[in-house]
Amino acid sequence: MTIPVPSPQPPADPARRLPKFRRRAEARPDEVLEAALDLFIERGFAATRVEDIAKRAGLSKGAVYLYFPSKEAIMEALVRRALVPITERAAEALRAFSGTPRQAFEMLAALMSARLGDPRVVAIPKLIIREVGQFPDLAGMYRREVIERGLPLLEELVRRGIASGDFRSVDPELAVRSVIGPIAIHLLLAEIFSVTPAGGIDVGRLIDSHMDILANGLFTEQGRQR
Amino acid sequence: MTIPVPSPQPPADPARRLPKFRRRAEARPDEVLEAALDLFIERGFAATRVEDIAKRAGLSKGAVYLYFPSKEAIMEALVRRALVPITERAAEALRAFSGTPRQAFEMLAALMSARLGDPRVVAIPKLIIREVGQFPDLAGMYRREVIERGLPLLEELVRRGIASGDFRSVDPELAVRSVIGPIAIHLLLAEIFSVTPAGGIDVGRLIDSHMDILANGLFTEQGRQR
Amino acid sequence: MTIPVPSPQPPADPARRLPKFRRRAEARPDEVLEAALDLFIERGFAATRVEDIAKRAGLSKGAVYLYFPSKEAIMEALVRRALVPITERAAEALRAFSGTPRQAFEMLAALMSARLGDPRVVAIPKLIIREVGQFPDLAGMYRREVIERGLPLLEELVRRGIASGDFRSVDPELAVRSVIGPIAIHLLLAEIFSVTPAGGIDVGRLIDSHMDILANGLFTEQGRQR
Amino acid sequence: MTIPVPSPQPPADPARRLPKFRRRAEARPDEVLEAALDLFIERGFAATRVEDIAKRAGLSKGAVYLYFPSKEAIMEALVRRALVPITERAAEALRAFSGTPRQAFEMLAALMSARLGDPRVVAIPKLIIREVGQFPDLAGMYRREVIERGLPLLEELVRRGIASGDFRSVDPELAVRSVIGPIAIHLLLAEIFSVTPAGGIDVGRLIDSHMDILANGLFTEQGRQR
DNA sequence: AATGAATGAGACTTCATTCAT
DNA sequence: CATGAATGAAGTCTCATTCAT
Repeated sequence: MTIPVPSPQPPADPARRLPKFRRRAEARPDEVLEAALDLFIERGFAATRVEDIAKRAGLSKGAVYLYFPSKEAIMEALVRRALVPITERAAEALRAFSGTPRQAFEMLAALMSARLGDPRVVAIPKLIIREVGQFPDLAGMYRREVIERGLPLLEELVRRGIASGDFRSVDPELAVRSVIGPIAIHLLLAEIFSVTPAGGIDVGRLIDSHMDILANGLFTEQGRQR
Repeated sequence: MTIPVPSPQPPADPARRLPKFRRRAEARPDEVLEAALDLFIERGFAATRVEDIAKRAGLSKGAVYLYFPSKEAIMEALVRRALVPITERAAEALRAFSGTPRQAFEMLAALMSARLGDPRVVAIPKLIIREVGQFPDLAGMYRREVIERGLPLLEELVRRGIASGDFRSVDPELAVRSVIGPIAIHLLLAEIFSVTPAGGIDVGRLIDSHMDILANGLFTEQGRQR
Repeated sequence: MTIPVPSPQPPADPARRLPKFRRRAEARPDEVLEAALDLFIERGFAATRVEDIAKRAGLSKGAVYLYFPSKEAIMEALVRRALVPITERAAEALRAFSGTPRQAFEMLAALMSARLGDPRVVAIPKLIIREVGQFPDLAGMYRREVIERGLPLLEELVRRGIASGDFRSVDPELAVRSVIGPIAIHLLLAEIFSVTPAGGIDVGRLIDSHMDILANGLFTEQGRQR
Repeated sequence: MTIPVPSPQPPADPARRLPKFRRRAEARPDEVLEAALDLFIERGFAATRVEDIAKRAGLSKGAVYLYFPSKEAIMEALVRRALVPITERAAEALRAFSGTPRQAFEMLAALMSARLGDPRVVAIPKLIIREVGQFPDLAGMYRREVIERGLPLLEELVRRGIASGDFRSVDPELAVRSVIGPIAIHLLLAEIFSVTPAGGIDVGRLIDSHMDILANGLFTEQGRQR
């Protein structure tokens, strides 16, 4: 009859008594990356000690180096691992989609809303934003893999909308910023500065409001006139 | 015949002679802050050495400690110094303003466009975004001084617009995000990931496009319908 | 008439079958020592990792510790193993020898020439020279077992030569240095600094030249006179 | 009026009480090199901690890095510093010399005897012999600067002696080994294995004995005959 | 006021050794 | 017997901070 250990430290496996050596790696690298992500986000890359990562991943300082040759390599692996899925899903979803531009927008918004709700997903760009100076490669990588793939996707959507007569004739590159900007700032305010609307960070509400404005404009006839 | 100002350092105070040879400068602390800002932006807080700051400010490592008790204190002073002016000007401008909401928006947009064109101004929030983890105080300070003053200003503007019948009846808190988000993301993409529209980071063009969308919506009648 | 040099490796035990396929080899410790010797010579004791030794010996890191309790123990075993044979053979050869001192010298020179041609033999003193600081015991052991046995052997030879009227009346201790010094420096220059005479490291030639000088002196009658 | 500094250790200046910061560098790098030389010789490069060097040089770990960028750099500086003088003096002395080859030998022997009496001079080649594996560059440097300059000097001397009829017709390259070998082995035995002749390491005596053998040979007429 | 030599805590990384499998 | 994942002590190097000059 053992007392359950509620802490994230070694999972109190009741069948084994204090296994000093845990054996079995396999999932280890990923555990390290998870731990590192947490800490990099929390304190930044430089202020995170390898030992902290190790401790949170439930292994020893030295063991981390069995999986990654350096602290920087952890950072890189972290970003690299998160790279593909992000855009890939949106691209697939969009490719498979057949509906009006408005519906496409709503679908994408819902998709992003879901994705961005996951703290571990937003964490990556947040981390990159933070450490661009130290890791220009990573910023470049993210730009190439995520941004420069994602933006054209949306631009193309705008172009198709214009062609189909659903959208007014706007500059697609700039319009895209009007579409995604509000969502981004909404998250930025919440994540970084803990500033949320009275109702909380409900991204769904923000998206509804934003789609409404995109559809109807902010201005009334009168406001537009004068 | 104007004297060329070769350095980005404090604009030559006309009241003081010997602008080049000034030993004994009571502007020293500011020079340190300028240097620190440059470097913090460039490499982040942790990766910037006090000696680098000193060198760029043109004095010795030890001298920095005559003005600031620690490296952290430099960071704090940096942010504190940048705090007041940002919102203050907007608030004043808005207070003194009497015109339609649309004109108010355009005026504010122009103002921000000018302000945000200055790299040393955008630098501060960028820096804070980066170092929140290390300096929660600063994030809090920035939130209180800048964000929680700035947002209500805009929200109030939206409310007044709704009251006057110029704006449709939207949620002011959320609408505000639709208003400022595109500008923010435009800058973020450019500053962090070097991603700019084909025409460059011309904030003016972005604002025009965005105001157009705010006024008329993105959708045509047809797009709105289906 | 050359002396056949069998093999420096442990003389193949004729009692054991399957000399190639032996898994489960009780020769394991020796394989470890061989591997260690290679690496210690190549990189020095400190810079050689136990894992490297294991890898070269064809077993796992952990297995090394089945045979030796520590890295230092490997070093010790290494030297100890090499200790006896070196002088022993020379002593035996000398004991069994009956000829003029000159012939004795030539015989010994041939013997040493053969022995020192084996890299694994020279390796030991080289290694000790390198690591005396770390392992004073080993240096002492080598001194007692090899040097303090070998030198007196040669000194005795000189003494006998003097007594028999074959050698001039010289200080045996110092004369011995004149006898072995050239061979030693020849090897040292070649092994450590890759400096060899135009004809290569042919130890035989060096010995011929050296014996000639020992016999006839370097100087001519004239050179001796003035 | 300078105060002579007798010891390399912190000069116990009674007039000053524990100056935590010693100020005044200038001689520091050399003090570090001296300390490092001692320790490298004593324990080898790898087993010497930078902190040990610092302590012996009378300063802090960090201060060492004010003068040398890495531990390896200390090793390099050490050898480099010792490089030039060694051969230079011999070359000069020889160039300025006009006498018989025998006198030249005696002069050189006296010179080397004096030089090699200084432990800090022998220390360098000893150190290199030890660490060749780790620092092939240094071995190469020593070879180029010292050995490949020194040996030809002696070879030339032998050639001149042969030409003048003072030396017998020997192979200069090999003869040179017969000349310097005994001195080298004498030092090696003493320094590394603490093996000295009954009379101690008196290099002078060794040289006398060796010159005698070089002049007259080891063998008597009888010994030569049979 | 200013300098920069000096300090020393602390971080990354390596590797001998252990031990569950 | 054998393996190799895991540990943790120890070493190199950095850099914020101090202080004699």
